[in-house]
Amino acid sequence: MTARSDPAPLLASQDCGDCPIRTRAVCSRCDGGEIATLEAMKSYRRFAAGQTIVWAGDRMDFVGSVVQGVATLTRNLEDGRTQTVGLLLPSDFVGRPGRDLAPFTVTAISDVLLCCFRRKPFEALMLDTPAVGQRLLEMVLDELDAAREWMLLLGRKTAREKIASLLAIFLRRQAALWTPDRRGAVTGVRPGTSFDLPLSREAMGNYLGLTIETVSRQLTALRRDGVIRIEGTRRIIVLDSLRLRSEAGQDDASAAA
Amino acid sequence: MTARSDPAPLLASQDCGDCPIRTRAVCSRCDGGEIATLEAMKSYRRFAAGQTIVWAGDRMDFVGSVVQGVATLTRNLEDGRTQTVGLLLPSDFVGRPGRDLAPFTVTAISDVLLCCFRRKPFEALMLDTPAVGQRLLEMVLDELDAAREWMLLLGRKTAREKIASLLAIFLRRQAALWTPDRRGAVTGVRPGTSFDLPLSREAMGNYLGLTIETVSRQLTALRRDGVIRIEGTRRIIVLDSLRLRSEAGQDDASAAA
DNA sequence: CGGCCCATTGACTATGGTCAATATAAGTGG
DNA sequence: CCACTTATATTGACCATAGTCAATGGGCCG
Repeated sequence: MTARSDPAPLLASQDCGDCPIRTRAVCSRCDGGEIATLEAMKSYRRFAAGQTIVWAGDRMDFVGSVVQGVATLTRNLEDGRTQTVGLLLPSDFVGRPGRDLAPFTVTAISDVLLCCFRRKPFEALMLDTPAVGQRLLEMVLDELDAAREWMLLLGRKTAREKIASLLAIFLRRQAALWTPDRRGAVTGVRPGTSFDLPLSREAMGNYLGLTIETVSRQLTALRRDGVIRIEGTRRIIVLDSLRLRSEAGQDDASAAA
Repeated sequence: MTARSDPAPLLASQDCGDCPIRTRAVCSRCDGGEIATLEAMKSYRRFAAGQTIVWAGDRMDFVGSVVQGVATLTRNLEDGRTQTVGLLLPSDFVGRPGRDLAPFTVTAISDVLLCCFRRKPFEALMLDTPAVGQRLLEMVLDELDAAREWMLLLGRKTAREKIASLLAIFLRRQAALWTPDRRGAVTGVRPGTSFDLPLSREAMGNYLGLTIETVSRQLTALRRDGVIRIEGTRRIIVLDSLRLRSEAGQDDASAAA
């Protein structure tokens, strides 16, 4: 929670044409003219790892897209228990048109760069730029499905299944970054079989509804059982990805697919 | 799970003007002309309590609104563990434009009446009827917030807090049905202090991530402690609604508000 | 009346939480 | 650069909460 010196992320160019999330963010359906309008409205905001971007219950007068970095959406009980209800990755949308109080706390867990719009003008723009609303609907529907999928994990999976599920998700995300033609280009570990955890043990616990001790013990157990190897505290090498996925407790819809 | 004889719900009129969910459903923003278009496309489908409306993973070629009755959205693990990820109440939207496989199983838990549209024509209509997409976005954003709120319950609340939270929600919903001028019109129990559970113990357990035994025990405990009274198996009389809400484990955003 | 379904209750167990000690990184300042 | 402080992670011992298994009770329908 210690806010470190200064946020690092920088963009080589502030031109929307060069934007790394141009094809997936809320603006991805916009044509040239629409992008020009957005470009005139946008402003970048940077947050250092550990910084809170918005507090649950606070007034929120902007919306925006995560350009770089990772943030968490969390909610707390009065006595301090914390549940992470979502991860915000590059291209994810922050904030809610049509509501001025933030329902969840948003915290940067790595240095984060946001592409922001003041909320009121953005809401006005949505009315005559259907491309934005359409894309946002699509994104929100995906997030809703993901949230509900996560409810299955929180409500019904064991600690070991929760950990395996989380690792499987990071593994899949990592694998997706490897395009086929680059396979085999690294030495030692096969590509798509290792990754760095973007979350601390505490953050993992908050996301999975577990304590840090249980997170630690289950990681150790998966290591002892030969499913993974752990280097330092953040690097995970998956030795048996098939096993990992079966340990995650397949739901039957995915199994059928 | 036994499908009973025949679905009961009937509408006095099939005219959209008389529709009980006209002001809250996905069509609520539509003007006369748009409603006429929808009216030409719609068809009603009825489901008896216990019937499955769609199976997770199945192709889904329609979307629609719940007009009457209650349905659950659920997801299963291979070994049969079940998690309910949402309740569908009148005016809620079923199905997802732009996706043809249903991610969750939808089951009628009372007799249900759906106002349906074939998916493809509905998707086409959304493109030139912004009112529908705008309203749908608003509804989906609300559902996303509700799902995330539920994640806090599933991940971090104790069994007692889970039960108290569920009862508090039903109580609030019930209280909302009482308009101020009708207060005091019933005898015995004060209005807004009692309600019928729309869910069986099993369905409650599936929604809260608990077993039916734990649900039963916690209800008994709340009764013993004088927070509620239970009549038969479905009727709950809340004796101390303040206590009930505090037992639910307030989250700090709500506490602040 | 008998059977079935649903709910309740009890006894026992197991999973994961709590508390505490130790280890390991990772900053901080002399 | 090293001692010191502070965060973060691991491990152990113990305990509490909720799950499992099983028996019993109650309502409803044929």
